[in-house]
Amino acid sequence: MIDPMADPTGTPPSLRELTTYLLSRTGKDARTRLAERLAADGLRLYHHAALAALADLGPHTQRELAARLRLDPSDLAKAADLLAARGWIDRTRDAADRRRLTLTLTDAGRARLAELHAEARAVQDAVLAPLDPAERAALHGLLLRLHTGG
Amino acid sequence: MIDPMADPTGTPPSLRELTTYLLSRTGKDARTRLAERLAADGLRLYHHAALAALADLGPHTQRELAARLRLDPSDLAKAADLLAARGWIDRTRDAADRRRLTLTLTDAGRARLAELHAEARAVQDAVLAPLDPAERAALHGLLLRLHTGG
DNA sequence: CCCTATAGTGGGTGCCTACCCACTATTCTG
DNA sequence: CAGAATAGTGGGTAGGCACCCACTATAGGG
Repeated sequence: MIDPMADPTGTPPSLRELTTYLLSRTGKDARTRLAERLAADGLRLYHHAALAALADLGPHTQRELAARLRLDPSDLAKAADLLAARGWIDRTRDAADRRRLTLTLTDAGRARLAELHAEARAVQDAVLAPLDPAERAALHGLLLRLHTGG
Repeated sequence: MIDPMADPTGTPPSLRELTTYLLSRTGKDARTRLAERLAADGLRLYHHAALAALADLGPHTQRELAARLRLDPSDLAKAADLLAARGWIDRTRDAADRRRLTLTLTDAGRARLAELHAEARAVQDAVLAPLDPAERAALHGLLLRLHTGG
């Protein structure tokens, strides 16, 4: 019989030895923390991602953006509704192909994106608090290899 | 206008620069891969976690196990139903406190757990494929610090 | 011009997670 | 021993996510 007071919330050692377990748990923690902040403004993580994509890579059609963010085109349309309603993106009908809607970041969108990035950095600082700058850089490099290579 | 063929699924650079973004994305990938494998047998990740906790740390009451795995006691009861139905755990009424049910891993449960660990390792090998053993160890150490320190 | 394909959209489904409450059985406290 | 607290359980709820279909509008190929 274990002592419930010793470590009532401790992770089983055999799970703690799985890198993928730690990866999914810490990742979920980070995700949840940011999601909670964004939820205060009715936003989801993919709204942030959409604004970031438009800022980094320029205007996209909805289908392009959906493909980039790995979202269903139908779901992205709903996300774009919100972003347009808040004045953060312009949705303009493509003159050459009138089926297409081109999404462009507005100045207001760029400003809001800067705030969202600041929130993301705040969460990141909290999550990575146990690591010093060199360790953070090492972690980032390793994760980047997993992200692009896997 | 971007060229849709250049990198239609590429992550926006400003997100790729966020360690927490990479953490949550790679973590979710790992989680999803294992979850899919377990789902083939009607299992969820917490079934694996429950068996691992019982194997590593000995018998628990349901409430202890729920606290350890951060699950709602009511949800853990349902999970325990399944594990008991498959013969992987014994649920015995505590003689001293007849409200309590003590969960104990059976031999069959231990055998199934070994299989589940093998599946988890297979997923891990796939996810960590881009890294060499030293890098994997470094990643594990860093994540462990985040997990225990955060 | 007809037929097929594509872009966007509205509406819906199913799964998972995380809750939460009510209820019974049992134990503990004063 | 009466009342409060606790363990487990059955049932329900709500949000997020991923997906899917039907439909309209538009474009492109033969």
